[in-house]
Amino acid sequence: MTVSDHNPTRRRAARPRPTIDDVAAVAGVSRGTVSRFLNGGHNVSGTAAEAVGKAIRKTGYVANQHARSLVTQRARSVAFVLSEPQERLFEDPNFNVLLHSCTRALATHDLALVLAIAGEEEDRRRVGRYLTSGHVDGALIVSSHLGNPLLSELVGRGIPVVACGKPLGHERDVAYVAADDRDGARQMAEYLRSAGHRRIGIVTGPPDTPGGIDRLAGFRDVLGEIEPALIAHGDYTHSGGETAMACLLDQAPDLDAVFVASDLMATGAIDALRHAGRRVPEDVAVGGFDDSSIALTARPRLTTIRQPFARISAEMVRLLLGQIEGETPAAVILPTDLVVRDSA
Amino acid sequence: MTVSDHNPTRRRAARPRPTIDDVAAVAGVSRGTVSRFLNGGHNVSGTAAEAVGKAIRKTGYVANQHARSLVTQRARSVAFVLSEPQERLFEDPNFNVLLHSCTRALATHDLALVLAIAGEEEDRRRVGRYLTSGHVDGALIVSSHLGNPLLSELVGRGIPVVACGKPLGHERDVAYVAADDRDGARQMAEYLRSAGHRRIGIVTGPPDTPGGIDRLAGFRDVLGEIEPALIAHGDYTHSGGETAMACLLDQAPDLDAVFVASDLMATGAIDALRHAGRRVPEDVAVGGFDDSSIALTARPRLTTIRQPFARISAEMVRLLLGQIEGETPAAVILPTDLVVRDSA
DNA sequence: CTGAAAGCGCTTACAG
DNA sequence: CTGAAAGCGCTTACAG
Repeated sequence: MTVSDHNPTRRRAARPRPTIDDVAAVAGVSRGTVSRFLNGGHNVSGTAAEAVGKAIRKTGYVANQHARSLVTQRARSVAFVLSEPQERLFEDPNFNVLLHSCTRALATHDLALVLAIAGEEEDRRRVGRYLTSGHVDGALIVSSHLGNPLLSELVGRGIPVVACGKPLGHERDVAYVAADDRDGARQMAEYLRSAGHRRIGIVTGPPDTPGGIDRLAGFRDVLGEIEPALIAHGDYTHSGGETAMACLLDQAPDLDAVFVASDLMATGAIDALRHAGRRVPEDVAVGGFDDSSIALTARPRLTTIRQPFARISAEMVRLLLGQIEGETPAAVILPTDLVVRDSA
Repeated sequence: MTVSDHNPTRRRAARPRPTIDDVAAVAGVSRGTVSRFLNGGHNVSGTAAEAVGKAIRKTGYVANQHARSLVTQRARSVAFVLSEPQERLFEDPNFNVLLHSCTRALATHDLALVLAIAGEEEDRRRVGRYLTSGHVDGALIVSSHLGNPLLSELVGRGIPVVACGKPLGHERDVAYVAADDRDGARQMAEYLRSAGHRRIGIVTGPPDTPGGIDRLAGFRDVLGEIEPALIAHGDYTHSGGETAMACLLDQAPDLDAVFVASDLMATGAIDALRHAGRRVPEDVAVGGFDDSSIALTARPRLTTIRQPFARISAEMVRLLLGQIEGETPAAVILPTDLVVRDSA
């Protein structure tokens, strides 16, 4: 550990960072010229540019983003807001991919991502304050449950926002990008039926989320009205899937396939089936949804519906940048793919 | 969708945010007084405070963070830097917990977390530039591999940094907090031995990471010199664990237990064992490391060593804040716990 | 306790 | 192409 001579618990103060004036002095030009050089180099002569470039290297100059933001009124950063119940955040691998691919997509535009977690009431207020204080130019938000007050606040404040998944209750005033949940569910239902299954159950997502609603709707599109014994509701967690499957097994012991509305729940469902002595897929075929990382590590590997997360992220970022530039909100729906592996 | 009268793809410009001067005008005081009110309310009379509070509510004022940072030289935000190979980022549930608990720990201090991913060379340069431009007051970094140039750059620039896990090659100049890897491995080795196992193999982490080195060392502390056939190296991924286990089975078909240096690899090892027709734990006991979320969803549920992630995060944040205030770097080592479940 | 003023480090019309 | 100047929205000594 480096130890200062004067005070063993203090490190020597970092030498002050060079400013644009230092660079200007070294280069022998005005700070206006340095600034122009930094911002695209328009109206800067070759000689000046060269001198400035050299001076920047020599001084180790890096622009102070706060000073820049103060005048440009642009933060060059964007928030990624996770507004979901605690359990889901820690468990669901979907958030991982989404977060990572959003970070990458933003880096492409040289934008930083600040992560905000607003699971509970109190967080929401703090995050709301943060988002409205000019820290960021806009927000990407994942909040699947109906009636999130944070969303209303952001919209009210005029903060550019784009949601991941249909923002129930705000479909018309906030931009969003979503996979085609309904059609994805149709693909799975058709696949299961065409594989010869006749008693097909479903574990849905929560009925106040788009995935909970639309995936059930798509399932019905193909299979018609479902008898209640073949429907159980889950909460997108592993143990939720386990419980729902146990319930289904209880109500309809003769089912030969089940469509589970998320991969994580599907792994829970498989555990419940195994616990009940049913083999997957021999006795009961299991279809998931998401194609998250868990689909590959689960045993048997999951047959599932792929959500194009990388593309979703890219579209979210595109939409957000558009709104920051003044465009009105829009919705983008992306197609899904059936991925056949071992569980069905 | 809201549509402007004049240009269908543009939304009306948001009305400008109120500034501190607007508040001062409404409250009938100077902006100095408003500022003092905002910063703790020292030297502000009761009457003034009341008028200002009312004015803030009336105008909906929120301080502009950039202006504030420009003068205070404090960003009030911290970077969380993930500098790991791509595969690990998407798969390993440890990062999840760590990221979430760091976000929470920072929120406690009203600090924002900006997520930076620097997997490859190019990212590192971008992230390096970002971190040194005053955007953040410091960085929490997870980068387990030896010789990460980003770490050297940050240290060189005098940016406060604290690493998660021992920063190989920088143990003496960067602060870090780590679980006691070596002792954790000892706990597991002792447990396996006391359970009666006699041929105990190990799947290590990469030999250029602290977990790769210290967990093997702890294993040896208990079991003495290990014959080479009982050692295989993994890369902390699921498939890495699978491959390493297959290799172990090949070299030492008679082993009756294995310590796998991460839970994710342990799930891969279990798959390899199952594939080879061995039952877990009856034929081969499997011990993991981390107690990540996957330990509970894996079948059988993993017997593992718990890393105290919440505490690790809290300590990281504490150390970082200390450094921002001028303290010299320090190292914190936290104890681990054996968690016995079904796999061993 | 309060206000007037300087200054944080930039960008961007405006003259030239 | 270039420099001098104003201004972004705050905080913080400094007088009073």
